[in-house]
Amino acid sequence: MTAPSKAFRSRIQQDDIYSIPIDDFFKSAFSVDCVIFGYHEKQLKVLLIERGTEPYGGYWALPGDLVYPSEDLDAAASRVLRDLTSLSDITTRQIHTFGKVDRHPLGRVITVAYAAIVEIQDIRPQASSWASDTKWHSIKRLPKLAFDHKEIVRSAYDAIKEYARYEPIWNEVLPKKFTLTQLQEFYETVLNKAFDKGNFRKKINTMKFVKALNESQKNVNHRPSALYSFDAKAFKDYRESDTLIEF
Amino acid sequence: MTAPSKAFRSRIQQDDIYSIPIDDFFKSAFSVDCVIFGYHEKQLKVLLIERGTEPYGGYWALPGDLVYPSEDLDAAASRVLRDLTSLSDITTRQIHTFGKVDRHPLGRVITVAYAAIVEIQDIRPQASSWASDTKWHSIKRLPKLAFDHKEIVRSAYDAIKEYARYEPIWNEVLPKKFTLTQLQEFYETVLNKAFDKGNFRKKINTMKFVKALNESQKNVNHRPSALYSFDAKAFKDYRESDTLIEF
DNA sequence: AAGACTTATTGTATTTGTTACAATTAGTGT
DNA sequence: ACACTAATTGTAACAAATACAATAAGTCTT
Repeated sequence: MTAPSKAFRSRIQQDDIYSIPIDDFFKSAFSVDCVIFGYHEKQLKVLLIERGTEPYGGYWALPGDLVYPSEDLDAAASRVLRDLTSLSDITTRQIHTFGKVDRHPLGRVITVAYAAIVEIQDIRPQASSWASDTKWHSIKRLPKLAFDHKEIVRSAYDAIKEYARYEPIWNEVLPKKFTLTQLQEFYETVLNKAFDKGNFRKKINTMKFVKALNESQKNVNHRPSALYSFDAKAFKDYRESDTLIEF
Repeated sequence: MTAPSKAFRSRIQQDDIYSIPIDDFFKSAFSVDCVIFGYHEKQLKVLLIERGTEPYGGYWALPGDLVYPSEDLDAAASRVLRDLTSLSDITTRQIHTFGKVDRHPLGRVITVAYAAIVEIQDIRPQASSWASDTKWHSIKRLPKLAFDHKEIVRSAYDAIKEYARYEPIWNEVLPKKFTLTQLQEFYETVLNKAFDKGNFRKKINTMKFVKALNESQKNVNHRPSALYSFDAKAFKDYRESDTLIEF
């Protein structure tokens, strides 16, 4: 990517009523920040890195960094996450863009927030590049965060609660074969809300894409639960139908 | 706003594994694009401008432009809309950010899309700055648009349908005193879906913030309808309760 | 092997919401 | 007074949500 073309420059210089020099438009940058929620045994956490560089050196922050000039935004989210935490293969969704003028102390940087939810035991984040540490923090008690990252986490949490209502986001989190109790605990934790056991499974039974297997738990000291799995094909059919089930 | 500080530059130069010169990060810019939906008599339209400048000169496009270096994103959406269409006092919501590397032919520009819905008769857009014309286009038959604006319109339309389900966005569109038929027509148009008359009003009756007035229509050649209005206080109470009504 | 224990699973009665459609009402226009 | 138009109310069938209770299927203890 080269400097802005002449046509671009001249348009702005010609027409901008405030006569801001063209170069000032190109002194801004954009970043991505990843809000990785981690679920494990009824606990919801968020993955933070310790910043090993200024500004906010030593602070906990979301994994995030500037986007390369010739890098798509979505790709940047994956790359930045990998650079700082060594995590790959995590699919994130765009949540919101934060652009307050003074949100970055060293220049104009707007940031696009991305979010995902994973099972904590499935991944092993490792600090790299300028991250000096990584750690899962309970969503309920966050430390002081760098930049406006607290606001970003809050916004991402609201968004993921919304997604959870109509997307099977548990599919990325629960084991391939899971019990309805595990599924219920997941919903209860993410939505921070209790459900009646009997009614919960009645609702799940209306979802054809949660398929009962002919298997049950082993080695539990109580009645073993039937196992279920996500049926991708049935889910596709469901999505193409017009009946939407929500929580 | 000045050039990026030394600390900022040095961090990147030091740590970036690909050794991209710092200046390249600052050759990008960001813009906002406004998707203004207009409603009038069961018609849903979108406000486009004719571009009087390159690139895409002569094309229809969303009102949008670069964000000033010291301007908040949300403020930029208002300002850009005013600059190009002379419209003020339109509150927009952020929808999504589009950042494909090649989406702008003359440089790296990511754009943050904002949307709103208004009553077409309430406003009078007038082309100014580099916009050579403005026009309401039916949402159903859009011309070829500049950049990736077709995709942005589609995304904003999806978003506004979602908002319509749980936010009283009709409050910005319908007259202060309106009939339930008008309200139903609004929902039917926006959601592109028909409702049963009797059932629709039963649902509305459960919404305490749609308040029946002791007034009715005048000068209609049929039974006059009762008039209703939005009750802001009741809506506030409703929002603070936990029962959400949706369409 | 019987009974205790724990969680899974099914059932049921009540209430609440959805749907489709019919009947009635209150105006204007002839 | 009667036709016309759209507003408004009613109703019966059906579906979904809710609160609980009852039963089932394992392991564990004695």
